Amino acid sequence: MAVMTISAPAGSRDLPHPACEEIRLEGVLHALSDPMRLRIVRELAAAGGGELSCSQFELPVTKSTTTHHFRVLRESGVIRQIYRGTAKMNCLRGDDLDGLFPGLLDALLAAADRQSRLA
Amino acid sequence: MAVMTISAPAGSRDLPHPACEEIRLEGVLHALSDPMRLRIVRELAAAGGGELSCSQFELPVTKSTTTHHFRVLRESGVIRQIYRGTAKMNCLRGDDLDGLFPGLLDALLAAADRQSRLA
DNA sequence: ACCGTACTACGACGGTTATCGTACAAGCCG
DNA sequence: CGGCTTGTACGATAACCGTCGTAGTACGGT
Repeated sequence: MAVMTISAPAGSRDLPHPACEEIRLEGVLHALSDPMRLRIVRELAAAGGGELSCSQFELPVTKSTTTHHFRVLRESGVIRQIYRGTAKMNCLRGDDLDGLFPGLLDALLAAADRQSRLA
Repeated sequence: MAVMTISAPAGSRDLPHPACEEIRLEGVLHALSDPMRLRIVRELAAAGGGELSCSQFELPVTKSTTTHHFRVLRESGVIRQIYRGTAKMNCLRGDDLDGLFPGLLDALLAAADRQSRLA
């Protein structure tokens, strides 16, 4: 333990996020191709860019699995996560994604909305 | 052998395609999250909706693997495949996808274009 | 009939993934 | 301090996926 990276000061609990230029379209699509993760992203979008803690999502899986999905979303560049006390807050990287792939996130969210409305 | 399904007349070699209402967004995203398949779809789009045979794609994988990827694309509803002689022709289901998820395919193709231009 | 081209089917192999359970750590609050 | 809430780490497991090779089918041309 106690091994820390350069950018992580002593007491911090910062999480690694990919820089914009490291975000790959394939990774984003893979992250969003899982029903549970797509659901998370939709709830996050419905929150209007606000922050939601992991525990506010009522997912039909265990906590370990939830942690896993949030990590996949973060590592693919879809969401940003920061600790706030004991809670871990999540928000969509809407601006970053829109800068990289203009219109894509909106199209994806619209597609997901439409599918959930008609199916 | 010689067992044939109801909808497949004797000499035909029709391939099963999902109906529009069976196409799932998650499936489309999963299909497109593989670099090889994304590449296929981009080439197909570049062909302007025309038909391309499987062998016209110069992919760095074996033929078996190519067959596999085309099947995933067909079964997820992204492409339509028909036999024409010994060749199997492929085309994007652009209209179907646009009817289901308006603007999504364009946004995805634009995103892939942009990524390949900048990376 | 034969051959060549185009594609498929099947089995195998190695890697990844989604899921769980248990045990643990970090922060808040009484 | 001690407990509560929140989330993590790790291992296990079963399923899935991308890839290959070999053997085979379907069609068209000579």
